[in-house]
Amino acid sequence: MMSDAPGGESLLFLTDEQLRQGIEAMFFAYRGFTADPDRILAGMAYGRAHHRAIHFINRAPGTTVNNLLVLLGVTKQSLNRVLRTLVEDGLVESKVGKADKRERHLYLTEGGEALERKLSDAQRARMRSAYRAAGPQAVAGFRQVLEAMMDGDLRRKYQALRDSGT
Amino acid sequence: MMSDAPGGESLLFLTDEQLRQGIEAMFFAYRGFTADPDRILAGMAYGRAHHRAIHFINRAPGTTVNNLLVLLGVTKQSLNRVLRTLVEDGLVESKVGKADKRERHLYLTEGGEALERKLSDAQRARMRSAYRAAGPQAVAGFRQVLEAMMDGDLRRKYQALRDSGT
DNA sequence: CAGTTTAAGTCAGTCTTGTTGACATTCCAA
DNA sequence: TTGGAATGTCAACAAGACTGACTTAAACTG
Repeated sequence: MMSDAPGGESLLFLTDEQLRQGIEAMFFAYRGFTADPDRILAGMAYGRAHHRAIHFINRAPGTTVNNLLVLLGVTKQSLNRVLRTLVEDGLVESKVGKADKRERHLYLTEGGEALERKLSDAQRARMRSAYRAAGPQAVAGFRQVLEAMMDGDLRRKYQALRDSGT
Repeated sequence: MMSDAPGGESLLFLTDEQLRQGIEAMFFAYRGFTADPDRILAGMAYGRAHHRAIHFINRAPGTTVNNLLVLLGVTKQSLNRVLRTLVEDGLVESKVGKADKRERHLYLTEGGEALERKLSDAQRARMRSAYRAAGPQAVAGFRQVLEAMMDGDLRRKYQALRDSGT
């Protein structure tokens, strides 16, 4: 059919057609990825933005507003709208920093943790079934490609978060 | 460290921690995935929705509005706004159906194809470098996990599109 | 200590992209 | 032939992102 790369190793996985399929797979998979939490949140007055905030506050309790908005990649005005409703509704607590009183440290309340669990249980269930269907070797490849797809500074943030995990 | 699954095969890749890392990898990678086209479109009066429409019209020339909105997973009203601007700007042509005059068949003009190429070149370049960095086996795993993550009907649409490709 | 920088929050306005609801046109089947 | 279903369009609205300008409080620095 087509010619292999010079050097012997097949580079067929780098054809434009393969890349296009990967792009479309990414598009459709992301829809599935967010579908369950979106469904849960649709009932409440919350959206995907609230989910993201709750997720990362849970991951890094005590994080500051500035940390969070850099991680999320949004402006403070955008994050603030979301955070304000979460604090008003008693899902997130905002504590003035001890060392630096300008900073606000963010924590989930019990209610916030309950919602976090509900959302992440649904998302993990889908992830688990996908992982199980594909098998450990496929999962390792999945993670490798995703990491290579990140921008440099995002990758660093991701890795820092990941390595703090366990 | 931790106990393996009963039956011998390690199921360590299914721990909540592994799943959580996968979820976050998906989040950060999707940001990278869309970053280049977003940057290109930011200058023009277009956004990600225009990119998606252009991408799939290019993939399936002559597709109807209804086909397209099912594929994209948005309402016809939402798609229509995007299509209207693309038609007005001469990037997309909308032809009344011959057999069924209710239908509109969509095609990229030369200008539309030029923009499509510009956007997909950028996105493919990132994809290619990620694929190359991870290697063919990782890419196969990546694709497997993504497919397993899709909802059933999305997976069917994706596969139909993929199999029509080459 | 005075002046500057930093962290956070607010107000106002805009843009993109999703949503519903109402409507016109066309097709098809009872 | 008439009434329903399908396709697409128009209008209005909401969520969530953005920029820009500003305030407050605290920290840092020369």
